[in-house]
Amino acid sequence: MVLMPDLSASPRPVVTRKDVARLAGVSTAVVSYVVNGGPKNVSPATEEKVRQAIAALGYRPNIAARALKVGSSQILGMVVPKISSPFFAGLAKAVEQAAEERGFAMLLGDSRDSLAVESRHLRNFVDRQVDGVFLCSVVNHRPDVSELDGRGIKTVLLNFSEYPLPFDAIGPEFVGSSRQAVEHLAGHGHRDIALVQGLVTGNTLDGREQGWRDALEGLGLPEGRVIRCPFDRAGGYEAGRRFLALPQRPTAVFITSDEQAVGFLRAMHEAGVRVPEDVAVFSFDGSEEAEFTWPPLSTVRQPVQEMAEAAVRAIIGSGRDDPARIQVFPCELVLRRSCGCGTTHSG
Amino acid sequence: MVLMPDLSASPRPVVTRKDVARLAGVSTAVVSYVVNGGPKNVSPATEEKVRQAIAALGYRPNIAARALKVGSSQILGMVVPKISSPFFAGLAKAVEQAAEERGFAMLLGDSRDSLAVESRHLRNFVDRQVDGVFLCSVVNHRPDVSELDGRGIKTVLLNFSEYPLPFDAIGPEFVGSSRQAVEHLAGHGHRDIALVQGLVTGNTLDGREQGWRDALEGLGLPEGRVIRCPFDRAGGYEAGRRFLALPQRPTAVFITSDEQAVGFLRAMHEAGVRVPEDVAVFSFDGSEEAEFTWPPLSTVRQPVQEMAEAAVRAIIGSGRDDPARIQVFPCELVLRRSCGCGTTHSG
DNA sequence: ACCGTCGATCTACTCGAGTCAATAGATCAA
DNA sequence: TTGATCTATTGACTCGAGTAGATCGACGGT
Repeated sequence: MVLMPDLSASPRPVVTRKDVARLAGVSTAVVSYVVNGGPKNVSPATEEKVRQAIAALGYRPNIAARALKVGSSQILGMVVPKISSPFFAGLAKAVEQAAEERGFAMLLGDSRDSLAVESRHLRNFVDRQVDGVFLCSVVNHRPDVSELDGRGIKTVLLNFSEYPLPFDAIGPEFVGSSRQAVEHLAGHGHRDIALVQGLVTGNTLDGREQGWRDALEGLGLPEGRVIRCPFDRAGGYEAGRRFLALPQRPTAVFITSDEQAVGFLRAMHEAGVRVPEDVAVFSFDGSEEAEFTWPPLSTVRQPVQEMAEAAVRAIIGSGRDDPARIQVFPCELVLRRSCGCGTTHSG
Repeated sequence: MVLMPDLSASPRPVVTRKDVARLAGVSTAVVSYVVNGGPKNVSPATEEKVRQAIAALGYRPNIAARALKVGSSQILGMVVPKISSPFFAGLAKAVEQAAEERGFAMLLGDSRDSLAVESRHLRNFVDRQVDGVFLCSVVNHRPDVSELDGRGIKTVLLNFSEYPLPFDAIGPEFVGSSRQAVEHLAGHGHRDIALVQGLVTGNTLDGREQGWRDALEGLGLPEGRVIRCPFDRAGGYEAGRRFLALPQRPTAVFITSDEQAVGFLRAMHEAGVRVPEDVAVFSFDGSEEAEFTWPPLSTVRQPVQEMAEAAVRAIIGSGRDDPARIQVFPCELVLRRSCGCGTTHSG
């Protein structure tokens, strides 16, 4: 008979509440009271003894046991369509940091733009008793939140949905800031401003497209052309190729994400079309990546830190029955070379 | 008296093992046996009844309870220095996917290049009973694994450390593939090839630097110049500026990451120095980003998928006492424009 | 001295699932 | 028919922590 490796030696907390209680000469209940600051009082003297015992033994409460009893795992879950997108990476980083500061850990699920994978992640999160979920759903699809609502799990949507959902929603002010970006392009003298729009399902207009239309209309400019493509670099590249083939090529573009803009820029370089001299570009997101392209991208910066903070607060610092709120965050125009700013001499 | 929102209604599994047992007319033990396929047999007839009850009620085991009893939470933890780096984002994505396919969820911790934050994450992971940890430590520092080893938590290092640690290590073949990249540059006729090297603490040479040296020496080329800078875009940009100021500027550079190369490229554009005509560039990582720069980056592609698969296998499919192994993965040269390949006509 | 009050502390039950020891039935040999 | 053997099933205990309800003492008022 072959000896198998001993898998049964499961890793368990070396020291439990009981050990602390024994060392401090108190019952296990007081240890709990001290650790949680309640629900009953403990005399200062006893508290001190317990704290010393905790320190001496290096006791740390078993969160799984706590999760079993009270249903709180001190874990939050986040689902993003694609973590390798610079925008979502930045957002995930900010959310993780805000959560960590409050003692929460974060489960990350990459849904790869698939509703099915997204649902699987949500299911897994629920099974693990997460205390809350940040959901960047596949844009404007109706997320499968059946797992969430029944369980009363606090959820924050990090993109707006056209569907009414019983959750908080947090996002940038798409319409107004896109409008400003387009108006800025017009300020450089452009009258034919195209839109490279990421693919969005659903019936309502994407806020960025809305803002672009509003700007053109408000300025009395002729209707602009729209190129639709996926929300990634390859999509932006394709859009760039199609842009180049346009009759009477527009002199400026507003692009719905930095990632797409990177692909678009590559298409311009490849064709020897100069940015911003031949085509001015303004994009959306304000990710790190936009600062180091050539030329550097003028972009609408989403206040990622602030949004992440608000998202975590919405989950942690609120009662279960607070009404769902929508929080819209103003964005900032970051002006760099690609829109035509600061172009006294070009490389 | 004001009515407070009912916070006590903690989210609990709607349906437990007991409900299933009752509906199927069996004891709770058999339900466990069916769900886990053991440790005792169940007659086919009973098994069928139980399965039907499970399906009818939509029962899903409470993982927190399972974690309490057997110490397995079906959760893995991953720590990266910076999730917004395209390389780590890609790696995290691949690991997450491999884990998800096996029913595991992944906690993500961003250590922001800080050993202290890294330790905090590890602590949090241990507290949550993770089944394993993927650690991309702050390069070559001695990670604080005191939390891990005592607990017997399976760990995989996703960068090599010069310190002997009792864990599996997985990484790319730095030395050999870097050497190939530099040899490729030499193949384009370059004799003065510089190195832009990310900052690394510790006493041993980074594998990429080693490979660069080996190549120069092997080819009988004169000693090359080294520019050291942080592992990010801004670092690469700074390195580029310093590179431009070099007397008798080298005609080629090997750069230790795509991210740095992006910054380096920006510095070249800004100064009107053409790549690859004036300076040829080869970088390391093979992240998505490298494909859409201008010019597109020739880079050493790390087999991220394969490494992620191996990492997950190393944790899940192995006994606790398997000896620590080191797995080195061969890389592939991705030839694009920046090194001088395919330059018949330039933009 | 006696009773009531109040704060501190302890005992004991609970959460949901894993699993061992005991038990109930079925099968077979003598 | 009796016992031995084996399999399917069950009851009961366990993991670690939260907390209600019981208990204990000290103190104050009479």
